[in-house]
Amino acid sequence: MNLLLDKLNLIFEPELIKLFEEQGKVKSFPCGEIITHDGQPVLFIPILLEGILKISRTNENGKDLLLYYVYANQSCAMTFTCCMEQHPSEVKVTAESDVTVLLIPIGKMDEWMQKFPTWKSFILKTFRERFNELLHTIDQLAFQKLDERLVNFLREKSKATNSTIINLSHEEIATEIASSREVISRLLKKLENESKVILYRNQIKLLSSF
DNA sequence: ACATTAAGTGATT
DNA sequence: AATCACTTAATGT
Repeated sequence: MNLLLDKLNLIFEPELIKLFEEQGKVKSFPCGEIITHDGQPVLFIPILLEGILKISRTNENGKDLLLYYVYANQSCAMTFTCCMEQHPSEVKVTAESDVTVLLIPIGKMDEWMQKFPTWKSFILKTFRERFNELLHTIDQLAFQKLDERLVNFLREKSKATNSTIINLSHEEIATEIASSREVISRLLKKLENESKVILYRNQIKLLSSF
């Protein structure tokens, strides 16, 4: 536990780290585990120590539209807004890889905001980053063509899994970027013809020219 | 060998 | 760009 918390030394003052150790809980989730369902109340502020979280929004048909990924030493801005007033979560959080998180009881949020400048700026920073990313997502939905969105999605997925092999079916990709399977298949076929990817069943290999 | 699921295709809106 | 109807290919039992 201490090893992991040591990394936070660069971000927070030692005094606050001590409080993390006393009041926080370190928890691990295996890859693929659903950490928070849509509509569930948020009881903790999670700070991601290791791994990657996927934040998605579930629509009426139970399909998950990808919102963004959360990487190590970041937190999820959505949960801040929820936990402050104890609203249920509006998003679904899934472990994209094996993850370790530091869970902070929600009651501490206000108190620490006033006591610790680093905590305050951490909170503000995650808001700022997420707000920017949200703007970016809106840009994509509003102005970008689907083929560009697909390329972006594959890039981000590749980054998140640290691999040029994407293990997803066309169907799964389609739901994550809110499109349909046939359209994704055709766009991927085009990318394959341009020698940017190689398609397999349930798997896509990104080539260097990608 | 057969059933199931993923992927490819053409036509229609 | 989405949906439908259908075919073909890959994979599991």
